[in-house]
Amino acid sequence: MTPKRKEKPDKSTEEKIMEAARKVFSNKGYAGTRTRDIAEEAGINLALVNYYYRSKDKLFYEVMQEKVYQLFGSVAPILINPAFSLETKIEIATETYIDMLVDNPDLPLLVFNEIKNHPNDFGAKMQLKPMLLQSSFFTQIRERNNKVDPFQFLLSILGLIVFPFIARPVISGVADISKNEFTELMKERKKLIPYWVKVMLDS
Amino acid sequence: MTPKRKEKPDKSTEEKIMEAARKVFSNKGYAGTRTRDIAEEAGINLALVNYYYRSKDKLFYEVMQEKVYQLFGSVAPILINPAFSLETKIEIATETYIDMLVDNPDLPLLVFNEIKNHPNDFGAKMQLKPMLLQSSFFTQIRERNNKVDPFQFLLSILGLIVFPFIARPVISGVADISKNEFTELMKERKKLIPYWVKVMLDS
DNA sequence: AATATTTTTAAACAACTGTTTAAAAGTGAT
DNA sequence: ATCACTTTTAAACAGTTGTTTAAAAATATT
Repeated sequence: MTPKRKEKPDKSTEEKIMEAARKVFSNKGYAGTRTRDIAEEAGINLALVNYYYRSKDKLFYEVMQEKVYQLFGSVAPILINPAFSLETKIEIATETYIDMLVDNPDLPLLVFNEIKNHPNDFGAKMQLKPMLLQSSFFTQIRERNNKVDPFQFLLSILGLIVFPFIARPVISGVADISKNEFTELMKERKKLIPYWVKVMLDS
Repeated sequence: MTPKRKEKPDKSTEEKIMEAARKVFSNKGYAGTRTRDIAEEAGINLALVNYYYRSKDKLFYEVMQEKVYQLFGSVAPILINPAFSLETKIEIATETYIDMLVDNPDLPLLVFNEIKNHPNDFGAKMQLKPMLLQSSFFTQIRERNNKVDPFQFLLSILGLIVFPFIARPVISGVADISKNEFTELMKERKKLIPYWVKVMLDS
């Protein structure tokens, strides 16, 4: 009864389920999502979710693999790349990250929340600490200003970039800012943040 | 059958449930929490949860009222207070906020996530935008540096302070930093952030 | 066309979840 | 001690949830 997938039997419905899962899991999180929500969103029969993905857990795990990579995989290469100067790193990383987050504003809240709820499940297992310490990003910071702790600095840049997207539901509700206004604010930050970050570095 | 609470009948169990609810909801969120979890954590019979709080919804709402106030009510008064200079505001707010977050590291992730999942439920309804615009915090920023958008500035300070606590599950997992090490990093930030923020203001 | 294989469907299952019930136990007033 | 009332308990209820089943439909193979 399990689908034998020697080739690609019917990519269409399998992908429909995957897309629906991405959407519903992003909106409601793991615990808040019912397999029936996914089936409905995909416009397919409930049993097909289990037919193609075995279980809600497995499907969620596959979605999260993507999401975690999307959140961390897009900036890390830029910061690690020794070909970029420190300032170039900051400019490109900020621009890239904000562009990605404008397209996926729910991504950080989803990933941070689900990693908290399922620790050890989505961690890239690898020892990232030594990699970080030896990265060109860290060495370039130390060269530029040895009073600055590179890790604190990294946390700060990420906070400047990512936090507004996490707080977005509150920002919209409390300061009643429309979706477009929010996007405009974030685009402004593509120039603001590198500017401020450089000032922080030279202090 | 509903508890008549002319006086305080038995504050003990009612408070036991409340404390358990705070803990379990904070750990697992609304959708991930079962009323049986709360009863077990409180060490009381399952039916007592409904006896004292009517429903899971009502109990959750009461917990969230507290949590939202804890997250926003602690800093807002400082930033609004016209008696404090801009620099004093920043120093005290940072210190106060980080101290509170060290004691309640799960608070921001819980509140932002649940507000996203239940919009309009916990919003303070009031029009905060005009209040913000006329606050002494905003006017002081404009006086000090009229090139800086006060709202972008506020978002940035909050990001610097709050983001590490939201990313904590990832920081602990990826960079394998212990709970104590994390707390030490956050305490360092009580001096780092006001310093950096002032530099940003004078740029 | 006949057969085998894969995909889809409606229905059902068993476990779980929030809530209620009715009786028992506890508490305080008279 | 009796009575009225509150609190606690074990059990049950009704609806939900992830998953499975067996048959039907669709597709591919010969």
